[in-house]
Order: sequence, then C-alpha cells, then structure tokens
Amino acid sequence: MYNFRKIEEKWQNYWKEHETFKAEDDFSKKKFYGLVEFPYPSGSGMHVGHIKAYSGLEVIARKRRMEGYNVLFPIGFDAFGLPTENYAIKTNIHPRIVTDNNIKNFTNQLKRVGFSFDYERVIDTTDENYYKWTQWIFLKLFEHGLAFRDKTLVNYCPSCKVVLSNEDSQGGKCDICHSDVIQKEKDVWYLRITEYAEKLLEGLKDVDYLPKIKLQQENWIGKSTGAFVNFEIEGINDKLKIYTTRPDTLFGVTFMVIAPEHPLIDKNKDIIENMDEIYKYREVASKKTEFERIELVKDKTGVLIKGIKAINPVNGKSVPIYTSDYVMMGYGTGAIMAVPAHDGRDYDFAKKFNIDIIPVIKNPSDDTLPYVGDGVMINSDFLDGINNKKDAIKKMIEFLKEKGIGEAATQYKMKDWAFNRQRYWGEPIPIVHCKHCGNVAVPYEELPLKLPKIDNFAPGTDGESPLAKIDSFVNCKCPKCGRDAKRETDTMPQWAGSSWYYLRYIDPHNDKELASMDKLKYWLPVDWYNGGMEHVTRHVIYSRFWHHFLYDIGVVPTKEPYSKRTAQGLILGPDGDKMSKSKGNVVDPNEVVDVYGADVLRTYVLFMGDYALDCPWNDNAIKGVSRFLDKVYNLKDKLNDKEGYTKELEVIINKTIKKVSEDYESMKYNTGISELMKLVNSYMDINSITKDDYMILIKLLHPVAPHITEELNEILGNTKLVENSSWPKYDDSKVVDDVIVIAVQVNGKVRDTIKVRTDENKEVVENEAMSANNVKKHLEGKEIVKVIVVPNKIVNIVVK
RNA sequence: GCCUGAGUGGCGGAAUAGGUAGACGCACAGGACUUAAAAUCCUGCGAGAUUCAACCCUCGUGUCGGUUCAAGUCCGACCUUAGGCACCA
Repeated sequence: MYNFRKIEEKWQNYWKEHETFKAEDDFSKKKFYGLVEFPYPSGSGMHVGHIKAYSGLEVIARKRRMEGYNVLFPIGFDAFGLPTENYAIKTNIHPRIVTDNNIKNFTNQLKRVGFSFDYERVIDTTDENYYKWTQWIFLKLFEHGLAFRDKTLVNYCPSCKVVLSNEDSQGGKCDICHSDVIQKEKDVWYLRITEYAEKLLEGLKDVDYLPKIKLQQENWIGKSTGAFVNFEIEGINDKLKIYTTRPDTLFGVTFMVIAPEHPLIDKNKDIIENMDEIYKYREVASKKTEFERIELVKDKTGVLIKGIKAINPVNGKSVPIYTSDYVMMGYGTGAIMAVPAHDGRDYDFAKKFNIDIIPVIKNPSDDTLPYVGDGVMINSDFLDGINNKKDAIKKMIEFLKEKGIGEAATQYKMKDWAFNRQRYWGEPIPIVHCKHCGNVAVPYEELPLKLPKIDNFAPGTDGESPLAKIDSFVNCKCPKCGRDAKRETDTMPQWAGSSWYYLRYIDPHNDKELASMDKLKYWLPVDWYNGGMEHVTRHVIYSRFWHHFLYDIGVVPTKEPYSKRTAQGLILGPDGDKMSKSKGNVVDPNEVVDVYGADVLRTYVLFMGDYALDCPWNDNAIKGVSRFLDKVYNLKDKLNDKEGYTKELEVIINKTIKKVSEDYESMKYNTGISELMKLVNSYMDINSITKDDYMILIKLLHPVAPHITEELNEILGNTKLVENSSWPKYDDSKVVDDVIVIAVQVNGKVRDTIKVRTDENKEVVENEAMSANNVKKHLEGKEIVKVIVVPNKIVNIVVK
C-alpha cells in the first residue's frame, strides 16, 4: 500500500503554505462559484454524510480550476442552534466555548480530507461581525413592513414553562417532562414571505434546479387559482365570503362550512340559537393536537349553526351553515361552499350529517359519488351541457363578476415565516418595545446588538427567552423618544444566519456593508449549489426570499441567488438503515482516513453508488477502492517513454476522457470512477506506459483523489501542480473503434456476434450476419421475412 | 389520501432518442507465488437443463397485461419501499 499518511500530510501542508485554493477578486477572469451547505458544528464531529455532500462539488471545483476558472469554493459554520445550547445547559460551559471547540474540530477534519476550500473566507454565523449583518437585513425587512408581530398559538408545556417546537411535543406530550402540552397564545415575529410567493414561484422558471427540487418548492408555495364568492346571510345584512377552486360546481352547493374561529359566529351570537354547543365544539377543536387532526381525517365532526342560513347567489337557494375543524381559518377565507357530490371531504360530512347531495357534473363511467373528475355539466342552469373545466369555470367567473357576487382569485398554501425562538443561542432581534412608540428598530449604527454573556442558559419562566432574565440587557431607552423601554428578548431562528451566508463569502471581512457591490456583481449568482434534499424547501426558499428582497432594495445585483441546485443521497448504515447513534451504525470518517487515507475515503463515497440516491456503507467495498489507488500508484514502475502506444489504446484513452468529463458534470461520479478503473486495467495489461498516458489518468483522477495525483505528478518530474495544469481534451475522431462487435438476432434472440468495420455498409453487414455459424443453423428451413440492420448496433433477422 | 423517487446476480450498482442485460467494484471458488500466511497476479462466477468437455438450448431486470422485428427502457393496471405534503376548499 502506498504511504498515504506521508503523502497526504505533505500535500495538505503544501496547499496551506501556498494558498493554492485562494479565490482571487480578479474581475478579469472567468469565475466559478461552487457552494456546499455549511455544516452545523455539532459536538460529535463530522459524519461521512458531510464527506459525500462536499466531495461532489469538490470534484467540480477542482475540475473548474484545471479548466482555467477563478474558483470560489468556500466553507463556514452555521453555529447557532439548540444542540449547543442544550449542551451548555447540561454542562454549564458557555456556548461560545463549545462552538469554538467544535469549529476547531470540524476544521481539522475538513483539512484532513483535503477539501479545496478557501479557508481565508471561513465564516461563523455566531461571530458578531457576521450576525451584525443578519440583524441589518432584519431591520431592512422591518423597515419595509416585511417583519411584523402577531399573535399565534404555540405549543407550551405548563410544567417546564417553555415553548416547544412541533418536534419536541409529538403526540401532545412534552418531550422533557411528558406532561400534556397546551396551546398558548403568544406575540411572535413573522416575516412576510407570502408577499414574495409569486416572485419565488416565477423565479423558478429561470434557474436550473433538479426537477424534483423545483416540484417540491412549487408544492410548498402551493399556488391555486379559483374565485371568491359572496353568499348573503338570510334575513340580515351580512355576507359570507368563501374561496373555491371549483366555481363550476356552484349549483351543487348544499351547505356551507366555516372554521370554528370564524368571526361570523361571534358577530351573530345574538341570533344564533345554539351558541353553547358551538362554544363547546370550538374548545374541543382547539385542544386537538396536530397529531389528532391528522388521525381523525376520516371522521368528520361539526355543528350545525342554528338561526342563520346562507343564500346561494347563483340560484337563490337557502343552504345551512355548519362549523367544522376540517375548515381552517388560516387558508382562503376560513369558509367554504360545500359541494358533496364532487369533493371527498364534503361528501363524508354530508353523509354523516345527512345533507343533500346534488351532482352537477356527469360521471362518464358510472354514477358513483363523489366524482372529482371532469365532465359535462348537469343540473346547472346556464352551464348545462358544457365541459366543466374547459368552459364552465370561465363562464361562471364572468357571471360572478357581472353580477358583483364574486371574482377570480389566487391563493397560496405557504404561510408567513415565524421568525423567533425563546432561546439564548441565536441572533438577538434588534427591536425595542416602547410603551409610547411601539416596536422601534435599534439604529443601524448600534449594530451588532450583541448577545449578552450570561451564566444560566435555561429558558426563562412563562415561555420567555433566557435573555428576559438579564435586566441590563432588557432595560434600555427608546431610540425614538428616549424614554424607558424594554428590548425584545427572543432570538432569531436557526434559518436566519443560513439565509444569506453565500453573500458574505464573497466579501467576508467587509465592515462597511454586507458585501461590496463590485464583488457581488462579479461572483453572483452562485453557479452551483449542492446540498441535502431536506433543505430544499425551508432553507433554499427562505434564502431565495431574502435574496429577492435584497435585490428589490438594491443590495444585490441578481434576482436569484443560485443558478443551479442539486442534491446528494444519504449514506445509510451498513445495515441499510439511516445512520443514527442509537442504532450504532454510524461510520466515523476519521477512522476511515486512519486506515485507508483521505483519497480512498473521497473516492469511495463517490464510487459507492449513484450520487443522488441513498446508498448503504460497505466496509468491504472500500477495499476495492484502496486497491485501485494502489494500482494507480504502482503504474509508475511501468513508465517507459520509448514505446509508442497502439491505436487501440488511443481510442480507449480518448473515450475515457470524454466519458469521465461528462460523468463528473452530471454528478455520475460512480460511473466516471469505474471508467478510470477500466483505464487502469488497460494500462496494467500492457508492458509499459508513456508519461503522457500516465498524466491523462493522473489529471482525470485528480479532482477525486488529489493527494496521490500531486505526488505522482511530482515523481514524474513536473514542477507545476496538477491543480494548476489543464483538463485533458479528447479528439472526437478518436473515440470510435475501427472494428466493432455487433450482435445478430434471429426473431429477436441473439444467436451470434460478428465483427464488422465501423459504419460498414448495410449489405456487407447483412451478408456477414447471414453467414455467421450459429445464425445459419437457425435459418435452416425457414423463410426470411425481413432483415433489420441498425448500423453499428444490431442485426435482426425475422423468419417464419 | 396526494405528489416524487426507487425495485436488475450473494452484495453496491452499470446499461434508457428501445438494439448483445449484469460494465466497474465487493464477496465467493480454483490456481500461481510463499516454508506458511498476508499482499499481489491469473481464471471462473444470474438460474436451469444437457454434455467427458465445449458449443448449443430454456428461463431471467417487482407483478399482470399491451405496443414492437426487438422492451430493464415505451403504454395501461397493480404490488413493495423510501422521502415530501397533508382536512389547502
């Protein structure tokens, strides 16, 4: 085995000394900005999953350097967050110290693997020079009315007196003390991301994201089109506004449903006859946890509101109004028109409460209801006989508009972004609450608003942040009127720092602005962003939102932050399960580097399977990769420049360059590496190889296994790094063999193979095929119906 | 329930403008080298039938149908599995 320890240490030191991977702000050069998701520096150190995630773009970054690009390939740390805070609570060690140690540990590990990051540009979201600008962006959002305070219901544990996330309160029980979680009303900060829903959706058209990534974002944004329709309330001067995506089915409305919290109820509590019953229902519904709501999907509950009725504006029919928790206040108008014949949920409800069901679209196959498909309108007056989707929707919307009872409308599922946590280890929200002036922004020149040093990180009582206990932090003067005021004590969520970090890499030490426009203009957009599928909705959408906003206020020069986004698959444990400490199937990258070296680890994580798919770790398979690199190294003993190579080898080499180049670009690293293995096998089969041929292998392998290739390059007497050399080119005329083997089928079954010249004319090929030994046998006594010759591919003889 | 992927040897996985299924690697078996082992090198390796042996033959890419000279690949219906969304009107 080659001495990887010595070689890898040597080259890592060399790269560090010579700043080999430093990105230059030289605007005359063509640039490539490759981005990987920066890690959360957890106490348990790096995971092999990190190695896989970074190795993908590492290959591209190194290839780009060889192609002459000025490459920015940065790394940093997303270091605010709960695990560190919880660890601090347990051990009473300050999160700052914990974070610094973890970052040190991560950095050492990253360097041991030899990633070509520019360590001059490392950022840490918990650094006050960084979060100063996170706070700055928040203030800009606040200034533009996109950050606001509103009441919401949060999961609250009355025993621990803390606000819990959904994850920490599963099944309605507090994760820590197992008592019942209640829903508590609280004032929280929101970012108005819904304002950008359309722009975020629209922007997807201009970027190159994997189709499944675009789809997930589209679903997350959840645009739907339909109409608002106003229903009169019988006898009183009031209206019920509903949202529907199916205005075509208006004639099929047999009842209305409103959310339990709908204001119509309280507004009319004097005429409603069964308020007691409704109050009771409302209370039960509000206590239902998320979990129960999902479980009880099929069992519809609700209460008929007695005393008020709605009038269907298209036919004047009087219909009952129910309240049910299957309609939610947070979407549309919190009220729906129910068409049980053509909606599954309305149908279930109607069956349970014995309500009329009137079909308005003919089910083309049978009369089964509910029928949610398209078809011809029936029982619908002026819509009868036309197709619902093609014509009825349009016609109905025109009708609604003309009569002034409704209009076309668009809705989004996406909700505003709840932007605060009651925790210590996060960016302080730079707002002061003043009795006289309300919520007042901390002046820009006072940023960063530093996180005060405290000793007790446990959450405050009554669901408050630990910061609420620090009087010297809380008590302050109102920046506007100068009177006594109190600071906001909540901190920002972990998503904040990661929403703009790619901008800071571009100009990490700037203390005047978050990044200079000149540099942003040169480096943006990120050319290629790779990361996990789990961040495709939240993180990527949040950062796109911030970027769009920053574009609108003239801080960044592009609309979209990332022009391309890909995602890698997980590395599963050797048992095929997701790696987790509790299962004991976690592979430590350090141990692999100790035994096999960094180059083997890097090569293996890329070779183990399709980069985009999940794949189990296999302790044995890594040996094959180790053998491969040994062979590459040992080939140096076969060097002999005198001997010229054969035509056959020339084709193999050209084909390899082509295939490897293409495979790297499409992240098919596994087949790219297998191609290199084949090339090595070809080299092994001959007596000696030339330096030129060896260099091709070294260069193609370099992005994957850079230490061994730099070493071999030096052994070959080159003074220029492989990293600074050029990517091999192939000759298009030399990627095809002169003679190829093609299969001959009889009735679709392969019976023999023949050797023919490439692009040989059809007649010759046909004759060859007919006279192949085993083919003749199958043709005996049969009548030839047809002969199909596909050039350079196959011959198929059809017989009877 | 809806939306996405994925189902191919003992294992990880190759091969899709339809054209020799199983590249490459692992594991395994036999051989060479060695006092021996490790390492390395060579050979074999989907299943079955047949044969002294080879050729040859049959079957085979989750299931069932279909289109085609030809289907892992296209179409229809389903099954399993992973992930995402979830009473979104």
